[in-house]
Amino acid sequence: MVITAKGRATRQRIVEGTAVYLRGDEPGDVTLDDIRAITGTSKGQIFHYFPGGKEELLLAVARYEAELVLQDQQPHLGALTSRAAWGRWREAVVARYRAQGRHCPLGSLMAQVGGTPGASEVVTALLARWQEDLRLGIVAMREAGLVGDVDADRLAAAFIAGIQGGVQVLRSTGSTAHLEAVLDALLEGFGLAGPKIRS
Amino acid sequence: MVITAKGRATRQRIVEGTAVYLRGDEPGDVTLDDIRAITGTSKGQIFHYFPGGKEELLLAVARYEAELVLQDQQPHLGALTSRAAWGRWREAVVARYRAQGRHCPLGSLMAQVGGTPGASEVVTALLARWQEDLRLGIVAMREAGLVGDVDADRLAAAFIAGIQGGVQVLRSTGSTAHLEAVLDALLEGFGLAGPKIRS
DNA sequence: AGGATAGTGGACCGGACGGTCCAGACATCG
DNA sequence: CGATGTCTGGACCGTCCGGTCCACTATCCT
Repeated sequence: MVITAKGRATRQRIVEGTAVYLRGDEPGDVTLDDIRAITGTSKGQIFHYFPGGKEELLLAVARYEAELVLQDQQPHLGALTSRAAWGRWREAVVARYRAQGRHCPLGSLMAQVGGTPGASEVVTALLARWQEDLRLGIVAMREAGLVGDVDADRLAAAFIAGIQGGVQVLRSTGSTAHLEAVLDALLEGFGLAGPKIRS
Repeated sequence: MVITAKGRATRQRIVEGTAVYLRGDEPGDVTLDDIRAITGTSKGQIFHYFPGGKEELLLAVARYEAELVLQDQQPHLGALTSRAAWGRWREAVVARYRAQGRHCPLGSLMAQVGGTPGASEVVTALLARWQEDLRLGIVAMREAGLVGDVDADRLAAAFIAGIQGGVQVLRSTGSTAHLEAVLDALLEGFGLAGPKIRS
């Protein structure tokens, strides 16, 4: 089976259309008929491009969304070499999730596809890359003498956990307060930003 | 409709049986037939005690599980008045979630019932109580002069976010490393425990 | 005892939804 | 201009599952 340009375009339309739908207000569980309607395709096409069916399709969408998560934090995430840069990154993260609101595309994706093999790998891989970028930033700060001697990997892991939790609370409460609190607490606790928790 | 002792027992059996099932290895989505089989009941009984059907039942189970989350942290959570107490609490939290493993009962409950009215209120209420207990602990430490002048509510919120995220990462990776990292980072960053991140 | 009310069992229904299948349109190339 | 393979549409199927309904049984009260 050779995929032509037209075919690739259709496949892409399916993935992106599904992603857009999942970012919408009332997604709940997506059905193949939903996807068919949104993307202007047919069952035939869906199974043509995703022989594994719904599961394979949603996994593809999850990978697509995971990529966006990291992209949305650039260029800040890639150059965490000063206190100011950490501050801008913090703002970018909060802004991204505030804009996203209660609804987390990757979250509902995982809710639907969570148990299947390969599902948690997608998010694990995302978090690993994210954590590594943070770790590099912490190391850079340490080498520049801007912060003390910390376990960069563990601190990066703490940031990852904090962000995940902040976003999860956001999904329930609709407020970014927790996300901001944990980011500020970690930044401040380790000299990556000025005092906001301590008075 | 008056509920007799026998009725109450049956209702309780349904809730607890469902909770046990959800704590098991391969829950995925529960069906009413699953619940029927596990709890040795019939559809008639389920709808007798939960006229709202599956949704109402799962919400009841969620409330039941939420209660357990707080209970499992006692007596530590109620008396966070010394560095040692914070340390013991940290251990209790990590132990609880390590024992729970990849599987989070409340998590899969929310995955199934997430969109329905009242669902996020259950977890919001849980987190609010949790955060309040932490806040009281921080205030106690501050008043005892054991920590500096911090915004107790924001720091408590940071803990909540961190724990939630740590648990979520645990669900994907099976490791408590992130949970421990964020707890240690926050404890250490604000003088609630000795250095583990800084060296 | 006997009627009323609570509790129980399970057959049954209807809709939703993932997946199959095949016929026809379209493109590409000898 | 056929032939071969890709792309597209949608009818159709089987299953799963939440929910309804009703007959039957235990329990309680007077």
